[in-house]
Amino acid sequence: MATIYEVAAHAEVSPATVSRVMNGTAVRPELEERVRIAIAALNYRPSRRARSLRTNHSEMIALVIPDIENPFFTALARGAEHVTRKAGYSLVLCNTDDDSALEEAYVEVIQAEHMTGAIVAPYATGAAFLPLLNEGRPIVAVDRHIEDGRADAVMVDNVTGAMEASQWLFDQGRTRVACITGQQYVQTARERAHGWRKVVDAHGGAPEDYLVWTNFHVEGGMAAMEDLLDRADPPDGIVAANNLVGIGALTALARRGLTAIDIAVSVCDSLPHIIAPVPGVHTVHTPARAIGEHAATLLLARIEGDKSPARNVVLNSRGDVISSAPHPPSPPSA
Amino acid sequence: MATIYEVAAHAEVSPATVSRVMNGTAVRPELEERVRIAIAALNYRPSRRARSLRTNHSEMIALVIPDIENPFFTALARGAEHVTRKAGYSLVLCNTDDDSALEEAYVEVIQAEHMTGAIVAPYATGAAFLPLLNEGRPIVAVDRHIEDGRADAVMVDNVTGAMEASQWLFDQGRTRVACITGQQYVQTARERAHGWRKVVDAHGGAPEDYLVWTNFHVEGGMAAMEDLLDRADPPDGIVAANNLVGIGALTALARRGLTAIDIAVSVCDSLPHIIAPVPGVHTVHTPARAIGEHAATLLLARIEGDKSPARNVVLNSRGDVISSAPHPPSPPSA
DNA sequence: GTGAAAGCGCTAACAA
DNA sequence: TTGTTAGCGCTTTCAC
Repeated sequence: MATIYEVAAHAEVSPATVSRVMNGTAVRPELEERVRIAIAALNYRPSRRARSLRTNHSEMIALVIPDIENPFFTALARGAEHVTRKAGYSLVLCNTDDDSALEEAYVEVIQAEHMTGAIVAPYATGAAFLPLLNEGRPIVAVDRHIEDGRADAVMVDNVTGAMEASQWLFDQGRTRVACITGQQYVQTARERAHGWRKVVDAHGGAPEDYLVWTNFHVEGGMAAMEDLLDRADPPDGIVAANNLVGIGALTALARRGLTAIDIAVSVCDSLPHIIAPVPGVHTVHTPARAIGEHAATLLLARIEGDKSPARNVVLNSRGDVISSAPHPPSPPSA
Repeated sequence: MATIYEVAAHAEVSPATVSRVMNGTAVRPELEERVRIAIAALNYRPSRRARSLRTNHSEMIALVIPDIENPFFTALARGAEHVTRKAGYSLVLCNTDDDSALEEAYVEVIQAEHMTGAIVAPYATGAAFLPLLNEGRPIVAVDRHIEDGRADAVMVDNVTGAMEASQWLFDQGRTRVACITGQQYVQTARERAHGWRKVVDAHGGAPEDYLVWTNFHVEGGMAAMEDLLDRADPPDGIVAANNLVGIGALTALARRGLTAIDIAVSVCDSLPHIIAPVPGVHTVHTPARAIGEHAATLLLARIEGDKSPARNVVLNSRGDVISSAPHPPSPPSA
C-alpha cells in the first residue's frame, strides 16, 4: 500500500498537497492533475487508521444486537447497513446473545477501536452502554431503550401491538388466552406482556400462570407451549411475544398433532419466510428494516453534530414515524 | 479516553513501561503494580488504531456475504463471529447483494481500514478480491470459490448434495423433475444445477427448459415456479437449489392451491424456521454454522502466520471435514 | 529492566 | 496556493 509520501514524491509536490487533493481543498489544477496521476499510478488508498488517529474520527459504527440469527434483527441490520454504507461508514457486527458480559466486552472494543457511534438493542437496562454515553459517543437504541435520557431511540409501540394481537384472539371467540413472552429483563418482553394483560383483564382476566416468561428463542416458545398444553385448563389462544417464540409455539402444537385452528396463535412480529398463510395464525408486523434505517439516519445526524435533545422515535407497523418526541424515553413498564 | 502518557505519568514510569505491561513483556513487579493501579484509576484502554498504525496489524476481519437476510449466511456469520470474537477480532459486515460493484467498494474499505483478513462468499469469479490476494492479505472463500489458487476455501459438496436432492424425487416415483437454481454467475447455482442434470440424465433426461436460472431469492423461486406450472407439461418434482428459492417455489404452489404433495420439492439447504415437516418436501442440510467456524479458524491460522499452500476444505452435511486438500480449488464446472 | 526517541501515515497549523 | 512541521497514541529499537 502506497503512502501519501510516495504519492507526493511521484507527483513532485508535498504530502500536504496530496492530502488537500484527497480532501477537496483548493489546489492549483495543474498540481491536482499531477497528484491524480500519481494516485492512479500507485493505486494509492489513504489509510483510514492514520487519518483516524490524526482527526479523531473513524468510519466505523457498531451494530450491537442480541441475535444475528433472528430475522427481525437481520432485517434491522440490513436497513442500518444500507444507510450507513451510503454515507461511507462500515458496520461492525456485535452479537451479544443477550449477555451483559458480552455487551461489556463489545463496549471495550468500541472504545479501543474509537468507533464513531453505535446502534444498540440492549439487554435489560442497557447499563453496559453508559460508559459510551458518558464519553459523548452517539448511541441509538433500537427495539429496546437504554434507560438513560441521553440516547436516541427508535421503537415500535409494543403495548399497542400486543393489545392488537390479544384482541384478535378474543375477536375469534377465544376465551382462554395465554401469553408466551421473553425474559423479564427484556423490555419488549415486558411491554408485550403488559399489552396482553390489559386486553385479558378487560375480558375477565386469566390465571396468573397464563403468562409465561421464557426466552425469545424457538426452544423457549416450544417449552412454554408444552407446559401450557399440559395444564388441566389449557388455553385456546396464545399471544406469542416475538417471531421465534411464535414458531416455537406452533412447532409444539404440530408435535402434538394440533394446529393453530385448535389453539389460535397471534404473533407479535412477522413469522419469517412463511410459505402460505397459516390458518389460525395472526401476525402483527414489526417494521424491522425501517427501524434500522431510521436508527442509522438518526445516528448519522448525531455524528454530523446534531446536538438537539435525545429523541424517542416511534414507528407504526408500516415503518412510518408516528411520534418523535424530544424528551427522554418513558420509564419501563416493569 | 486516557492515553498511555497519562498512565505513565500517574504511575511515574515511562510510556514504554506501560506498553510493556500491556503487552506482557517482563517488567519489575513493583513497577507493574504501579502501572496496573494507574490503568485502573484512569480506566485506560489502549487505542487500537494507534497500535495498529505502529504495528501494522489490526483486529478487524471483513465478512463479505451476498445476503444478510438469508438464514444460511446468518448462520455462517454466527459461526464466524463466535470464533473470531474469542480470538479478539471483530467482524465488519459487508453485504454485497451479489453486486460486484459493491464487492469492489468493500475491497477498498478493507484496504483503507487495513483489515487483517476477510471471509468472503464471492460473486461470480471473485475477481474483485484479487487485489487483496495480491497484497498477501489472507482470504478464506466460503460457499463459493475465488477462482485463484491462493485463497483458502471452505465448501460443501454441492454436486453430491444436489444429486441426493434429485434422486430423492425419483425415489418418490416422480418422473418429470425440474430444477430452479440461481444466477449462472454463482458457483453454487451452477454446481447444484450440474448435480441435478447428472441424475436427471441418468433417468432419461428432461426438457432443456426444465432447468431455470433465476436468482437466489424468494421472488426468484416464485417466478420460476409460476413459469414451470404454466407449461403444457409441468414437472411433478422440483429441485430448489437453495433455501429461499425453495420457499419461493412452495409459496407459488400454495398460491395455486397446490402443495408439495402435488408437486414434490427437494431443497438444497434447510428451510429455515419450519414449523412442522412439510409433506412432500425433502431437504439436504448445509452446515452453514460449521462453514463459518471452519473458515474463521482457517483465517486465524493464516493471520498467525501459517504459510502452507492454500487449502480447500470440504464439509459434509453434518459439518465434519471430509477432505482438506492442499491444492488449489478445482476449476468451476460451468 | 528501564527510559529516550523515532516513526507508523495522515492532517492542520503556520509560514512563506 | 503551497510546503514545512508537529503531533495524534502507540511500539520498538537503542542506550543505559
